[in-house]
Amino acid sequence: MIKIASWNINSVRLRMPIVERFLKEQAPDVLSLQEIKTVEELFPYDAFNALGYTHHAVHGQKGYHGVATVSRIPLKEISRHNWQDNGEARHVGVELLGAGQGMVLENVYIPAGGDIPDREQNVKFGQKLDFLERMTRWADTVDRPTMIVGDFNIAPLESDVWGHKQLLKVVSHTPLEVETLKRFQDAHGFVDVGRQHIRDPERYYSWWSYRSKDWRVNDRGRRLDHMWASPELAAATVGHQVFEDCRGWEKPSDHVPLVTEIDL
DNA sequence: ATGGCTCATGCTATGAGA
Repeated sequence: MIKIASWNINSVRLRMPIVERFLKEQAPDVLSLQEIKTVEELFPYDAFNALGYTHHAVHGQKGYHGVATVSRIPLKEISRHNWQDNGEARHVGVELLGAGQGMVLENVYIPAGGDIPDREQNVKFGQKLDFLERMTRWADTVDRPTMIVGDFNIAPLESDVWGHKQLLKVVSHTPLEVETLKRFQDAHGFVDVGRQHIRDPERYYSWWSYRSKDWRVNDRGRRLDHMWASPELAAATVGHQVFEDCRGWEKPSDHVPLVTEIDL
């Protein structure tokens, strides 16, 4: 059994107290983080080592973005895809050497895409779509059991957002983004493990804006974070949880962690 | 109610997030 977690942490250095609490309480074998917002030299390696997470693959950047995967089981970094095509640190891929016959874990932070859902008026929206197109070409070449996790910045289903009609023209839930994400999914046949276990139309969110006065009462959430897997790997998953309580912890991230358990 | 807040940088304001 292997337990894998994914969390957009919105500054790993500021968030170490709640990361440590989560690791102690849930004890995943592997944790993929997005938006670490630091260079590799300043990553808090010692704090992770002290909790037994002694294997690391860190792709950092000063101030923005950045991803890292830390693990209690051996891993080997195998890739840092430049899907943004401008050098931003938004991906790190590892092979988990201690997981059954071995599996690949891809950790990705897809760009948010700015405000206006039109690539003619908003360069960032075009970059987001282009990022997904590059991911799709990569997915077509995936030929071994792979899990891809992270902040996809797209909530594809109606039950993934607090208000479907209200958000149809809001970046993260536009039909164009949902279609583009679907092409990526179909290029390999990735299974949406979150929705395999928490079935549509059950409410499932992973992000709540900092601007809401009371995120739990207003509950204007979106499912921006995902854990997807190759069909054979998805068939071996035995559990999936979303830890909404972490949104209410001291100095929280605006995203909450997801966990998938796989019987390998 | 597309921003009501929160980050990093470090210019005690600005850009970015989604």
